[in-house]
Amino acid sequence: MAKELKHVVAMDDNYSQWYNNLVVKAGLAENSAVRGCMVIKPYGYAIWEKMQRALDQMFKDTGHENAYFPLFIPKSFFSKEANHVEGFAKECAVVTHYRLKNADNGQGVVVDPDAKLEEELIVRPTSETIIWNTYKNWIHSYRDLPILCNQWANVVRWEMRTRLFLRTAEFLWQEGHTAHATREEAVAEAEKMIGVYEKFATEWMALPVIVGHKSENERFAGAEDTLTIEALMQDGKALQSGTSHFLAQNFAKAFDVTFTNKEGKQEYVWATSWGVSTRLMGALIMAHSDNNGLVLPPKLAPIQVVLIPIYKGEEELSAITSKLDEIAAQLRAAGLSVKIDDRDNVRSGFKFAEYELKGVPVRLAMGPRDVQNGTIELVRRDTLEKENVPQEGLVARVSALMDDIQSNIYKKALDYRNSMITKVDTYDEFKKVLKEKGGFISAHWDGTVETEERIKEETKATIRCIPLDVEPEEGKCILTGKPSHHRVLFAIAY
RNA sequence: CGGGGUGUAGCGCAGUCCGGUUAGCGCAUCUGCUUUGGGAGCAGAGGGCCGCAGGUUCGAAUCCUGUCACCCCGACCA
Repeated sequence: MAKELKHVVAMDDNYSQWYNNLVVKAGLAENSAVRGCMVIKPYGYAIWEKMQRALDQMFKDTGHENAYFPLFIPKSFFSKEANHVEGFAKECAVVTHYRLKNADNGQGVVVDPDAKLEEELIVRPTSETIIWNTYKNWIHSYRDLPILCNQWANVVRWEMRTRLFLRTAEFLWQEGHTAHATREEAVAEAEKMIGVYEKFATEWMALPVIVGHKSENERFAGAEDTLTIEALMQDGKALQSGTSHFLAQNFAKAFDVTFTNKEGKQEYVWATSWGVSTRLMGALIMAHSDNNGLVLPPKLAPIQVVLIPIYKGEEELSAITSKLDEIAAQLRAAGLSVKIDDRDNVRSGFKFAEYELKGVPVRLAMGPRDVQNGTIELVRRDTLEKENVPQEGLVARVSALMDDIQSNIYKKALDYRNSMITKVDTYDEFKKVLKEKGGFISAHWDGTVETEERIKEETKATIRCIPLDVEPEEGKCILTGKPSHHRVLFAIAY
């Protein structure tokens, strides 16, 4: 086990400490001087950038364009959609003044009471209100529709308790906001985008997710329907990893956004919004990592292959590095991101441990023996299997290994996830599984808010989703015994 | 906002109960030598308003009062 992590906590010992420690030690992020806010370090940001790029391309492939809307939202905009305010009111940062002045006692600065804003500004916790206030001016006719915009931004939600990547006071995300002429088109858009998220999670993050509808309780404030992708972490807790909302005409009505249809009649516009955040980083870390550190899927790894020389003295070093340079050039030509670590102030063993901590998918080490034999040592991060392979054909081998690792860690996560879905038919069983095993629990529910809330109060478990592919099945609610027509998925969530 | 805890070197900590040499240890840093196929060894060096402000005392990291900050557990939440 990595020395950096050794004196701390193993995954099975205290999962959240293990997670926090890993994030810091692997150089992804750390807590900042500002309470609840996070500094994303270069290595962590490099992963986020890869995610951004892939997602952005997927949005463009589905016809979306990027735009940018203001950070500040006038307070009055907020109160226009009743459910929306209620959902966010308790966690908003509010700007009340626009100027500081020197303190009277000469010590530091104070807020200038004369510089009070007429109307307070809210730092966006999400942008529906400012965007729909803008869309009002953009939309007049059915010919102006649809509008398919996305913005990459930061938002602020003043959370009481925060955790690196999973919940921070400020976080980075993208939010798509679309406007449509018909209900059908908007519903289809919301479904399409949750599909994009599912594809991204599966293909890029190697993260299996369950797609489904949120229950009324868990729905986005102001939505008529919320679609979600739910992932399972290695401690058996669920993580909501992305959402796509069908907003019906709620925001159009709140901001009076209408258009003239082909028949010349005024109609309210239909809307969707959808987003994923830096929380995905948390999902990525928690889904695949082990006690040696991160395990990154090759598609998102900032460094895909690291080359390490093993040597005694200058002479060997120069012989080996020139060989490594050659190999690195070939790997780069094949489109791989490669790093040669020729630092001479740390030994090779230290480097091995360090790149395991950082989750680099493939490590190649070359020493004098290899130079002589025309071989190289190859270690894959996901299994830590070590083999000596010929230098000849190395590029093809490593390229193939990238795909192999990508699919292997997906399969591993999928097998685990599937083994953690348990069907139960009684409340006692439900509580027992929740306590002893965790994971998703598939159970019957009578469909009422009251039942869900009581289960939450008594067990902390919530309905994560009603899966899209749920099969009709007659049964009885585990709590009330009332009739139910299909199962839903419960879990304790982050 | 309730309950608990912690502030001592860049990081992690001991010392505080019971006041008393020059405030100590590990990691990291720097220098030198020896090492180098899984987190090197030895020798030496640098680095501190002991969170901050008062007070008690001949004497305070240690006792008292106040204050600030952070962490953990709850309620809230992508």
